[in-house]
Amino acid sequence: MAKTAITPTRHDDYPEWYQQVIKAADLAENSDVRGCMVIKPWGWAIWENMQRVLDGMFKATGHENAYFPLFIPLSFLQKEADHVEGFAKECAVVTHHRLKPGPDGKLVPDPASQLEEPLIVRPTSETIIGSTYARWVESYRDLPILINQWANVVRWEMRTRLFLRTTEFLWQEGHTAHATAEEAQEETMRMLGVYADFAENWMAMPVIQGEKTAGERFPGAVSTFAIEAMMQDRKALQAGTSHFLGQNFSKAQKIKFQDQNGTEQFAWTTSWGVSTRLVGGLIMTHSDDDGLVLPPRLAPKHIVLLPIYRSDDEKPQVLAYVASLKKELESQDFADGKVRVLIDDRDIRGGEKNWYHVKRGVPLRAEIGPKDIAKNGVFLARRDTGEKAGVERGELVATIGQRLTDIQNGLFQRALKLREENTREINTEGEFLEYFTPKNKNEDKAEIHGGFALCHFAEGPQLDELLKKHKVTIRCIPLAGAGEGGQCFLTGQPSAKRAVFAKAY
RNA sequence: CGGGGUGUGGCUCAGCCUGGUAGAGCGCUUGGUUCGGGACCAAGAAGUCGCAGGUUCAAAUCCUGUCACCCCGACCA
Repeated sequence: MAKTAITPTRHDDYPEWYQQVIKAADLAENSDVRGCMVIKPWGWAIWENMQRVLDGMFKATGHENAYFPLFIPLSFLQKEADHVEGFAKECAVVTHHRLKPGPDGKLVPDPASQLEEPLIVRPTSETIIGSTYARWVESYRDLPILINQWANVVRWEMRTRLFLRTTEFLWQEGHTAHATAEEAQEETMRMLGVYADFAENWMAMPVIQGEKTAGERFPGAVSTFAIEAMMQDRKALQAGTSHFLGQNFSKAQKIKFQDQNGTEQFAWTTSWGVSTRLVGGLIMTHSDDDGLVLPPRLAPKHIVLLPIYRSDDEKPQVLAYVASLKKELESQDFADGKVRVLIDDRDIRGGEKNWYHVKRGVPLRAEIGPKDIAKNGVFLARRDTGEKAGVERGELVATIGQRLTDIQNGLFQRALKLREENTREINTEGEFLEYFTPKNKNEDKAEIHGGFALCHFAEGPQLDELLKKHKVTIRCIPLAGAGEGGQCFLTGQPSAKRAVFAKAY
């Protein structure tokens, strides 16, 4: 039977498939507020797992959590020139603090309540946190400051997509201040490494760590680093960024300290963040035409037990068996905790119930009915490969951790293979155009083509124009690999290293 | 902000051209037969047709205005 749970398939219409997976897995939905989503319990549970693991990693690298205001005085944004330019066009602005009935009875802002200085809803918190740090820092002994905050931010984007780009989104933003440039640069790279570690070992999403080119840099940063992942439509997703801000923000916000010689110095700062976009990346990396596929280490539930009984006589026996199995499985270790088990004994049809969990991406499903109990076992199905087999109870309990690890590793390898098969070096404009041009132009919705191209390049108007025309972007200059010198594929100018070029989200 | 489109039960939509007072599928409720991979039959509940005007004996349908949302472009984690 060729029927898939998700219509359309990835092949037929990837963007629509993505939306349908989210709907089928009940992760999130559009809200009554334009561009803002409601994250539903199953989606939130995934984000919670991400938060918990990342938070542990931040603390293990010496950071503490704190919280700063949602609102930022408008003037703060202006203190860093590049920063303003980057964010001014997408700011939500608060101008009043009171409403009153207007001429037609509808509530309108009360003119008498206009704020002297408008507030913006934070699009990112460098400025407000920087100005706070300025008060905290006097001596080199006050440094470094290593703080992270979990927060929501607002960027008024023109077009939104669930998880990938929403007007309001949830993220963490780390903000650190250091006495030396070297220390701040080390911090920048350390956190990039933490993100890569998380992406690969928890999300099972292979990433390329690299530096952004000048054109793609965070507004106000000296250098920006990112992890880039390939989705199943071979487009790139920027999954996390880490910025070395130099002294740009410390000068703007006056974060000054006296060094050991009594000389006044500006601090060196960094910032780094990942967002709920990671959930989108997770979906697009692993899911298939039957819905969500979750890497076990982040799955809210590792295994769902599905009791099967025909009559009320069989019910107590089956439920008792399932309950005791749940207990045994939950005593087993996996990843950073125990095995997470769900019993689904809702009174709905077996087939429907099964599909429900397929679509939600639960790594393992175990059907347990009288026949299985007679053999003291379960009928086990693997979400990622679709394999099904009878498994003896004791064996299941003993191997559950290993089975989940196998799934986790299998997902990573599958994703890595896709990326490797769709990454190639490109040296001429002709090859470049061939690679990134859709073959069947009438159906660009269904089009999946190209991938990652590794090209020598020289930034300039000629390259900008080509990239803009074909909607290709420079993702990053990979850190890994020695990188032999060469010539720009377009202009022939000398180039030190290849960069990853791709269409992107 | 430009260009295109759509607003009709919870969801997806038909009906509009050629006005006559609202339909289908899915979902939901109830009953029955089923039940180891998305069941079937029957009976029900549920809509002031986005909003405001206008034309008309009569408006979901025609006209004007307005609001909202969607798609394409510029922006972007």
